[in-house]
Amino acid sequence: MKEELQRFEQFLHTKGLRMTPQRRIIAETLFATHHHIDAETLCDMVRGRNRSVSRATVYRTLSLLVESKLLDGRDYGHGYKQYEHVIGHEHHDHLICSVCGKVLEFTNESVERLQQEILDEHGYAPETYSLVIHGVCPDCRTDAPAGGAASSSAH
Amino acid sequence: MKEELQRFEQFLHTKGLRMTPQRRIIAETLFATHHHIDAETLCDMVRGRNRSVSRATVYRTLSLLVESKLLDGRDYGHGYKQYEHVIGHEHHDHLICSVCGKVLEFTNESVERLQQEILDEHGYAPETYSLVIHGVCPDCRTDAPAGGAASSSAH
DNA sequence: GTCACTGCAAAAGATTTGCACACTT
DNA sequence: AAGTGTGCAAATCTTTTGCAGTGAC
Repeated sequence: MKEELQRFEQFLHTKGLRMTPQRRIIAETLFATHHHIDAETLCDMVRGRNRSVSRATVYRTLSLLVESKLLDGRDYGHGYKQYEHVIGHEHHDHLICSVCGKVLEFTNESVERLQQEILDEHGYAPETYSLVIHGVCPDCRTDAPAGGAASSSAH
Repeated sequence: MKEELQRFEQFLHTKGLRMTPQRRIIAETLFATHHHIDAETLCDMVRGRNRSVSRATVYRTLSLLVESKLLDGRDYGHGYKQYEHVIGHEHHDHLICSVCGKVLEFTNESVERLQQEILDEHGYAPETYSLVIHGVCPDCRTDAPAGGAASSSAH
């Protein structure tokens, strides 16, 4: 997270912007959280540390972090964006339950390769690519109660 | 589209709801459109045919259609949902340009297989699954100006 | 002094909801 | 009559923006 902060500071510097206390608190809070987090929750956490940080600044800083490519924000279908930082996290993909909305991260080498192939095939640069699969998780399934591979890591 | 309308009517019937003129117009318009479409655009199209259909009804009907699984709505990062109908469309995936936001549909057999594997592996039912890849499209790339596979269907 | 940064409150944009009236059965 | 459906306008929710004051260089 030290690295992320430094990169952020560098990014700001490059753009002639400053690392302010507010921006630092927001970035620190974000980089210390290893889950998906939404702006509102982040806001609460940040304001728990320093009451004088406004919602507007949180949103503004989130934009900067996304722009700096240190953060990735996406709406997984809940009606608001969820953010996660990129560095220090192995690239992973998302499996989202259509019923309960739960977001499961997973890694799969074949997918990595395939994504690259597809991007190449269409002439796309792989910048910030990601993969999202929607399905119904074992807990929410009412049909065949999962084949057997499910029981192991099924939360 | 006849089939879709019938299924929708059946769905409504099952839930003790009615197929009203408004719902029919909305569904017809939707099923006749083979692109992604957002609520606002749909609204305009529908109101072009029948001025007395309100925005509220469009949204309410969209919810019903999604609930009936005839329609799929997702936010591809533009801040509003885009809808597409499911039946009669070969399953395809989405490649979204991080810069211009353009949504490109593509089909890839390996992906189909892999998605299934991943779903199985985690015990997820494949209901309404889909795959979304983010990258920078040939038109927006400023680095290597695309290998060559891009020029054909670009734009 | 100049220019970036902030909080506040208002605004914006997409979607939902309360309500009274209309239509179906 | 009972219950669903609708339009309208107001409300909601997330995110953005205008503005006036604050602070760094």
